[in-house]
Amino acid sequence: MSNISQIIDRAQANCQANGSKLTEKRKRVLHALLLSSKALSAYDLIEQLRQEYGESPPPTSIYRILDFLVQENLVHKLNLANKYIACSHISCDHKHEVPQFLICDECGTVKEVGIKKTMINSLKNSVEKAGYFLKSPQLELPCLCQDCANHAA
Amino acid sequence: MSNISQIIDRAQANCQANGSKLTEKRKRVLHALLLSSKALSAYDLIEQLRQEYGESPPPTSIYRILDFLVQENLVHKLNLANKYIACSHISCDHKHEVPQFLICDECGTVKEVGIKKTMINSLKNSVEKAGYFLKSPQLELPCLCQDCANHAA
DNA sequence: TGCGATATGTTATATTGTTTCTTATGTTGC
DNA sequence: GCAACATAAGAAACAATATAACATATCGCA
Repeated sequence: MSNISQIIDRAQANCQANGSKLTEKRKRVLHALLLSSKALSAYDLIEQLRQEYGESPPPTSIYRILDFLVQENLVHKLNLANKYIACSHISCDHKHEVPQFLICDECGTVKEVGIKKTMINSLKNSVEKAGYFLKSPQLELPCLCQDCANHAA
Repeated sequence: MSNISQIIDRAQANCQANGSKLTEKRKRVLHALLLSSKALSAYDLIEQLRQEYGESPPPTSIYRILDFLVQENLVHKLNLANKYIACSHISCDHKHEVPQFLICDECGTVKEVGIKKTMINSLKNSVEKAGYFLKSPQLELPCLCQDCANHAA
């Protein structure tokens, strides 16, 4: 597990390789996401940055920065919750599998996992049998994490 | 394919069997959803009802009614889009499989399909291997429908 | 009739997301 | 260095979505 500043360095290098730049503001957003075990909303991030740096970036900026980070594959958007998490493979060298997200409905923690390709394929087939086409095989699964499941029991 | 008023009669009977009531206002919402091939948001519904009956129910009421209809299993909530669709099996006699939704990203149409139980189970296993538990096996899959896929091509 | 439960309405407000326009910062070529 | 351009970020206003707190209506029934 790399530490956060290493991950950010790596992210910066990735951007450079793509001809884009990880500016200071963008770094701050990525940093906040890396620190969090939960997915954060745009307004969660505004609040985080306000606490951390004493100034509240306007929503417009946050949304733009998030779009950028998603484009650069540094951050994933969870459409189920309209929240964002840092990609957990920024500093991996290998190509990643399509990410799948397990979202705890109780506490909001998110786990990013890979799921067998055969599985995705058979899902894809089921969908196509119905006359549709999977646009993104990124699943977002409503779950309970171990802790919350235990507390509930 | 039953026609709409038959479906509504059936929905009413289902409610009665559960000791709840499908009131006039609730019927109107269900009716609007049954007429639509797309998922509708709460505010879409307000607009529909305004056009149809000349009065705009307040958001509070709509949200309450939608909660009720979801509870009674007459309507499904699509968390991916924060929209609602009528269940396509209201007037079936058999127990349904867990519904899976194919949502066209382009035009917003939604198809409700069943997916093989073995599939769901193997998904469930993958999730549990990661230490999480599937809360609801209701998947919402971002897709393209046939029409939109064709137009794009 | 009148009580209690359920359903709906009113008002206000909180939360989330977007549009339009402006300002800052940085890069490039001269 | 500096003019010209491109990219990034901020400001202000607003639009869209969702909820909270409280008031009223409607229905079944003792």
